[in-house]
Amino acid sequence: MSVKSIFKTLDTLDYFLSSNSTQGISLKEICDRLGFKKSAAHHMLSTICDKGYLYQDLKSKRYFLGSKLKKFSEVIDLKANEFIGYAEPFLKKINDTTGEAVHLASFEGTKLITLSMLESTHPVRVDHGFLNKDNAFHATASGKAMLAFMTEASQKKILKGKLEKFTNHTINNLEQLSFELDKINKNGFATDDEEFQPGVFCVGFPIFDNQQKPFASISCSSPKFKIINDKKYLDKIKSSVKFSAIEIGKYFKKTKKKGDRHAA
Amino acid sequence: MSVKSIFKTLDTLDYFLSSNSTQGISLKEICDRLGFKKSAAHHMLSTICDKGYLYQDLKSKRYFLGSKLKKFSEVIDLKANEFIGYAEPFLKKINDTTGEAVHLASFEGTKLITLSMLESTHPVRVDHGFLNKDNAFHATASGKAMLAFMTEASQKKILKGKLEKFTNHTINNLEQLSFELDKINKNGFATDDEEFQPGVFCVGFPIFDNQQKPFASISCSSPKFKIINDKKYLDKIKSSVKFSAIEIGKYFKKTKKKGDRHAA
DNA sequence: TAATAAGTTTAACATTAGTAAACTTTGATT
DNA sequence: AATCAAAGTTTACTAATGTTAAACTTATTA
Repeated sequence: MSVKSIFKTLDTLDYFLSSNSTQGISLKEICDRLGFKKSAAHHMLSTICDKGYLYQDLKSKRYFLGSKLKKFSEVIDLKANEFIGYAEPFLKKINDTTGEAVHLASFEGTKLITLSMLESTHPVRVDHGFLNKDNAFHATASGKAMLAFMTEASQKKILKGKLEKFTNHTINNLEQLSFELDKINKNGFATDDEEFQPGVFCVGFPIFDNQQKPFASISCSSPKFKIINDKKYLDKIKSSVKFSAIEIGKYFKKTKKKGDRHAA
Repeated sequence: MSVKSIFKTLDTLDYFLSSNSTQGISLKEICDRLGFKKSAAHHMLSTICDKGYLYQDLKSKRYFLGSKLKKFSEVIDLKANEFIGYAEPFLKKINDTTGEAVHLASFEGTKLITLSMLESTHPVRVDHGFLNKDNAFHATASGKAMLAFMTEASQKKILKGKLEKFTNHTINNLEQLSFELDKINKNGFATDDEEFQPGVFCVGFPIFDNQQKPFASISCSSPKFKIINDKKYLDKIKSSVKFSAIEIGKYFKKTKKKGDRHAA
């Protein structure tokens, strides 16, 4: 079950996150953009303000993000930051070698998250880092690379519910996906052949923590036509990503720490 | 009107903020600490997880803060940070001179917020920075110092609702408070004579933006007995805080920017 | 292997969040 | 200054929704 009023509340906070206005947001705009009735929205907003997550300017009556939200960043997961810092030079290496977009991904519960990314340096660029991949575990190289090495129980939880069809290449069928994951598990890496975005081909390698559980993954995205036109290009990308994945994995050997938040 | 389910949701996030567990929080603990029924809490938590504000570890089933919350800090009010940075040396100066706790406060809507603070360096310390002053506008030197220079309309909004009685010195009577604010407005500074915490005396000066609106305030807190025993101590504190308040106010003259978020 | 505790799901019910309508405030225009 | 329109606020009602208890599943411990 999903609690509607909570959903709307967090949608509203999301809207503040995506808006980059420094002048606040009016009640009217919130209603117009999110489809709320003004009185209901007003009830909601005043409750959010009571709790300090937003506030309303006394004069203009516009709403702003409350400084309380800033406090969360101080509390969240310094460990992941350290890991990202460790990984960054190796992402850069792939980016230098291939010029293509590179993504460092991980997951929180059943959601795929992006920890870090580098844009393509080529004039013809693909992949947009701002795209939400939360529910694209099954449709991305990053996602599948981790998924393939998880316990069956974890896989089941992540794949529960309908598998969204992002393109007509997206595997949205459990049986077929299971077959694909077996292959990835055997080969040690995943590909995404226009399964998330048309015209985009990705290669993803898993990164294991010191318990051999998939903690993260790196992927490299390139325009499909390049892969088709130049047979060796894929191999170049593959070996570059593989190298960095192995190097980043050494983070866990060095620190002797396990991936903490995860127990998949 | 206050929307109960939203309130509970944000209370739950608050609980994650205050807990410093790195091992996540169980459903049971959330229910025990916040007084929820487990099924209701489960419904709530799964909705919050859907939106990515929390996540549930697949194996342990414990809940963690989601990295989405980290993104808010990137978006919120860089201007205030700049102001805080500018103010800090002048807070330090008060702290060096008096050894007492120093607070830089501001407000968001009707709520008093702490922007920055320095602990007392004396062996006998008062004032605890972690105390929530959100609704203590009327009971603190910081709050009253700003309040006294606001428009009547702003004052009314902030003081609407019951004035919480924190100690038996707290002014929780509108008429009396109005009288007090007039005095502060005339004198240019506020005091808090055990009105928020027993045994604690504070002196607060307002800081004005380039439109002569109160944007922030600084206060210095000392044990009441020191003020009583040494008649000159209060003067020393007062002149130190006054000096810094004036200096910090020059921030707005230098940057030519107004206090943005505020229009009180 | 049984027993206990924690977490999850369900469907019915009572509460509460959403609604519309009245009201207030703001600020634009004459 | 006075009128008007638009945005924000409050109210009280009621239909929708969040909460409940109970059944169920999963995990942990003895």
